[in-house]
Amino acid sequence: MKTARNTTAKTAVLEIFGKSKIALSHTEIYKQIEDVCDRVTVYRILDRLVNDDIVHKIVDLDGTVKYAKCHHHAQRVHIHNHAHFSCEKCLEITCLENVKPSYIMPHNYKVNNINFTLSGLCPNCLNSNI
Amino acid sequence: MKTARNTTAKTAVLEIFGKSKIALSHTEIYKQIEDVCDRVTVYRILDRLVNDDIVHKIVDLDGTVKYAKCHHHAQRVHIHNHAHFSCEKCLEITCLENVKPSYIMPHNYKVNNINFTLSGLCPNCLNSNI
DNA sequence: AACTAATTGCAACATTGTTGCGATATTATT
DNA sequence: AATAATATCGCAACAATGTTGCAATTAGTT
Repeated sequence: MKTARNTTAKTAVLEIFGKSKIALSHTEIYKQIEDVCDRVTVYRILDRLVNDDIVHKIVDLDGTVKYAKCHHHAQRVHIHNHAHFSCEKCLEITCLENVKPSYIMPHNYKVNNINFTLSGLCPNCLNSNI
Repeated sequence: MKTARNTTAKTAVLEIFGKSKIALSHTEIYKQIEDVCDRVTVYRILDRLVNDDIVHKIVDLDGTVKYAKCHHHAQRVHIHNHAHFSCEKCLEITCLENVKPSYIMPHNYKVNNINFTLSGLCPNCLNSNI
């Protein structure tokens, strides 16, 4: 089995996630640590973090890919089926950990995963719009 | 105002959509008509079709962008807030026109649009899996 | 300190999408 | 049917994002 290592680059990425309340793109992360490591390294670190369930990957309505830290509740198995909100104005993506959609599927489909993304105006931009 | 024209390329693209029950990517469409027109032309036609509400754009869980013909019900204004199903095996995306999620949002968010994509096994692949 | 394997940097490549501009083709007009 | 106006196209060039191979480096272990 593989034993993950704590490298400078990985620590730097995790620190960024720790500080951010919103989801970040590869580019946004890389910009903050371009003197620490290579562009490719950031891609690889993100891949590993997603694989290790430390970070989850979110695809925006536009197709923009972002990443956010997972919030593990207790020791339970972590499921990513919560909703995400994508603000049309500031372009920030926020996890709505408590919003879970209910829906009725046709027969004969086996649902393994869901992606529920809402877009519009976040509380911040809604206020500044008045 | 602009008056849309019926060009050979546009007709070819529309014909492909007519025949397909699933959502198609730019690449999939272009492969079928690469002797008819340029790659860029396909991009532009898709853009226009989306703008004219003839086709809608779907972003997969992976970030794959696909397009599918809109089904207009009566003369009503067309809304794209239906669900999409993305099969993990055959990678096909199907519109679930009748699946609409219900959910409760926190206050202070203004929701303009939603994207609800489910992934798993489609009826076809579910059967062939037994 | 030496060893092993995870991780990195670099260079090169692939895919997807965009833009500018002169040429072409469609539609409406005469 | 010929003409005019302009929507659309082809091409070339570029940009952004992501991937891969491989040799060099480095973290964690013995």
